[in-house]
Amino acid sequence: MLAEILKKSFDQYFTAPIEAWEEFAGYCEPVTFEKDEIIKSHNAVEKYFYFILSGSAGIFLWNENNFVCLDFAFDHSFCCDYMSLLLKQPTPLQVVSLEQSEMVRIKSEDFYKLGRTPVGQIIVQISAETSFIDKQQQQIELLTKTAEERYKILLNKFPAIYSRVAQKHIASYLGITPQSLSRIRKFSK
Amino acid sequence: MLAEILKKSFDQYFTAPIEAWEEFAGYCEPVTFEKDEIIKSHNAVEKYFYFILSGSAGIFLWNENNFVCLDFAFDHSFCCDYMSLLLKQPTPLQVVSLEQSEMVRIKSEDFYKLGRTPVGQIIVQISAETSFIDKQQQQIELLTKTAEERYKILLNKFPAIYSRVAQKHIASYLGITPQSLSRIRKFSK
DNA sequence: TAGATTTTTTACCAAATGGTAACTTTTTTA
DNA sequence: TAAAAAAGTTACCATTTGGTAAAAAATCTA
Repeated sequence: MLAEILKKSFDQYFTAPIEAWEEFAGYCEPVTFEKDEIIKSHNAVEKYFYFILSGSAGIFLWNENNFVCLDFAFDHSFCCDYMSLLLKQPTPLQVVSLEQSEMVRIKSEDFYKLGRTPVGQIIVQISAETSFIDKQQQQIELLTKTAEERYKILLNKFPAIYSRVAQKHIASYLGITPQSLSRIRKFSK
Repeated sequence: MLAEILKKSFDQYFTAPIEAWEEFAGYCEPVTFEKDEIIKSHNAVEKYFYFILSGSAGIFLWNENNFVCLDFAFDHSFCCDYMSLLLKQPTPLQVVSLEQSEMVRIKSEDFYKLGRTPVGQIIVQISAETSFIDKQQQQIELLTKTAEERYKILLNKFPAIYSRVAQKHIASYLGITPQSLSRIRKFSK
């Protein structure tokens, strides 16, 4: 059942055999979070790799008295401090639930273990690859688009984001202050 | 010999057994480029994965009448349009040599093949993971640092970059115009 | 549900960066 | 090596975004 949800969630991006998802699902443990819970603290090591069944989360960096959002994760996507998981080291990144959320998670050791099995390895490999591609796309937007353009791109990518996530988080993700986002929204109709 | 250079170049970041590097090296073909040669065209599919023995290259995006540099690659590092290599699709990215360069390269099919061998898989896996981490670091700098701070960070990371790479490329990498970089350099001592 | 807290909006001015253009310097090419 | 082309610098003003502050709106909490 969970394996099928996983497979369906990612089939549009890549095809891993159902056996791979079954193996992944076999390691999964369900977990729920209220809104604004710290799922992984800054200066801690990431112990889990999450899949969001419902709800959402943000990856934040603490920077000069406020949080900067590096990424949003919504229903049916993976989520964790991936850098910390990979390096097995503490990072300044914090993972926070943005809504009441239902997730499943697998222990980091099990995630590594999965990467060493022929059938599970594709999931681990592809998650690294798609994470890179997503990050490069974010870099391209930061380098070549204005804040207003980036705001419209984000709305287009996640149409419901405005009703689900605080604007101050969206502003930090866009690389601007909440005041600037408010101004952009005002003139951007 | 090449396997040893490869191993030494990456030992500080991760340890793949010498057998993995020998397998990698076994696929390698030497190739040289003059300055400003197009190594991989935009709208083309990446056919190779490169390792730079000497020289340098940039990954560029064509955007509104000029090139934006997404990344620099110098001696003893990998280099290619990784997104295109992974997706096996054309991208708007272009790889260009920035100096006369000596490289080795392996065919994309051989890179995929390497990823399916137990010993070579670690190289493919780690290259995806470090690419993600590097990109996330770039995102953090774009979101939380001023152009002047990013310029100093870049100089610190690649002290020789100023003498090896055109300032217009550095400016585009920092997300500013060449005029702004010139101004920053003037007041930044 | 009232009060407290947080978030969002608005306004003002300051600072950073962009765009255009002219000039200087460096590099390339004939 | 001289001319041409490209890159870098400087100056000017315009535009975007930041910082501060205060008010309005929304949310949380007792």
